[in-house]
Amino acid sequence: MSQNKGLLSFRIEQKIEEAILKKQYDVGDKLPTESQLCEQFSASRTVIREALNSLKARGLVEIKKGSGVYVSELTTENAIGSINLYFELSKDINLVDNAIQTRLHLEPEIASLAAMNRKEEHLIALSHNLEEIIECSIEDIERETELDIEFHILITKATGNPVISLIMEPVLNLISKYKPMVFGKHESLDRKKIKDSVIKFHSRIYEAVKSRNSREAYYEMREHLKETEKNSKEADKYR
Amino acid sequence: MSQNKGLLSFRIEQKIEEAILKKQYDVGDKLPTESQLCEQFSASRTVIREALNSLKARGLVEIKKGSGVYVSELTTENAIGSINLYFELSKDINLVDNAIQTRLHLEPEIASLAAMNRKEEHLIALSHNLEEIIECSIEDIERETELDIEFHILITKATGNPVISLIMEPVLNLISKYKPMVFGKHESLDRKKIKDSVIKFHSRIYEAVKSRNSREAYYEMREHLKETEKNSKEADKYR
DNA sequence: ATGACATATTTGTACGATTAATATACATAA
DNA sequence: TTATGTATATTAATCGTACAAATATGTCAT
Repeated sequence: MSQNKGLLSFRIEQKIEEAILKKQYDVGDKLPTESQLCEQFSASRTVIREALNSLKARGLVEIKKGSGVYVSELTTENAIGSINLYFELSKDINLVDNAIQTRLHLEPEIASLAAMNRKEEHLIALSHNLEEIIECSIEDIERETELDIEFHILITKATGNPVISLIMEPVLNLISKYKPMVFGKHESLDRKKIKDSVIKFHSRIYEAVKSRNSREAYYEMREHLKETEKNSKEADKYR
Repeated sequence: MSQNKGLLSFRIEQKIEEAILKKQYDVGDKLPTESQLCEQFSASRTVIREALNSLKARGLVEIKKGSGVYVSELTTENAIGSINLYFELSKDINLVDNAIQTRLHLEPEIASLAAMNRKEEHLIALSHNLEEIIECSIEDIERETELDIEFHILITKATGNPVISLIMEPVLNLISKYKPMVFGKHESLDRKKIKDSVIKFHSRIYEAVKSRNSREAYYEMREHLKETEKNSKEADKYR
């Protein structure tokens, strides 16, 4: 019928996406049924389903069997999922270094902001995290890594600025890519030293945030990340 | 056959994704044909195609008609596409403010890094951008916005740290969400004032980066963004 | 070895049929 | 009236077949 560039299903996908972007359909709204969309776009159900499937894969719509297709709010998981995957699949050997440098230069200011804006709920979450990492077995590197990441994510959340949390989370998730590497290069005695250092700095940062001392939060975070950088470089030597 | 939770196509999608994550298939590799995957997973071609289609929508594979399905490298566009969409669809009335605050607190340090690490190529791109925004018509708000965003993206690239560029780009793209709003609230005379201010600060930042003066780059970026924040708040008053 | 052509392979689109989950309307009971 | 259960209709999920269109492969002549 129409002269085309690209796949039919893709063109239809874009048209539906455009309608959503233009608020022609709002969050929660039900899209026309597959059969109706077939008529609307003069296409087979196959291509309509492929278009809807793509939108679903990207988190724009939710499809309920027996009910219909609904516009869904993009979740933060969806938003940062792609960037996490991008880092995960990246073969850039400098990725870890770049992530550490990014943290070293941006996180102190974030800690400073956290000290200014934190609420009671953030302190509760942070102190709970501290307890957990202290109690965490020295052998359970995976769990310790999780808690380490969580601590720093909690700090971003304490800023009260969701944009900061959103963009920093993928960078912080990369900790799981180098922390086990660092630990793997050290004997258990050294691992204990490193863990103690982490706990020491996390505690200091927590105290600074609690007492709304933004200068100190900045300073301790910076020292913490310098230490992280040092340990990473140490591990690099033996690579 | 198998007791299931969730959709068959989704389960297969995850299995294929897992295989890619585990480097069972590397970038560029050809996946089995649809028919082969049908046998492998004992499923109809329909569900196999839906699984592949989802992976394609997320940028993990490329499908070539008549040829096959290939593992593709995730592009940066793909990585930040979801987060851009997330911001685009966000109804958070504070989103713009949060983005400006994020820039105000993070970009000065980024400018400082740019001054330290910039290469000749970055200076060329930056000066070209400056020329263009100077020559840009005062009426062409859309173009000016594009160039404004580009300037700040170029600064992030001058840091030499792709992680910083990646996470800042979605935040910078939000400029297109508030700059026209700011301009819309001002008479053309004021618009000229704002544009002159932008050019003034961009020039100063450029000079600081060029002369590797990181302290000055930090300072001028901060002043620039304070101005941005002020203008945004002005526009807010009349909202 | 190279290029043209015929053939095979592979994905794109279409249609029809059946299954399973959900929504709706209605009848029934408290 | 309200609540609950049931029958019915709607809708998406899966399957299978068929053909079209783009690509890849092999053959043959030069």
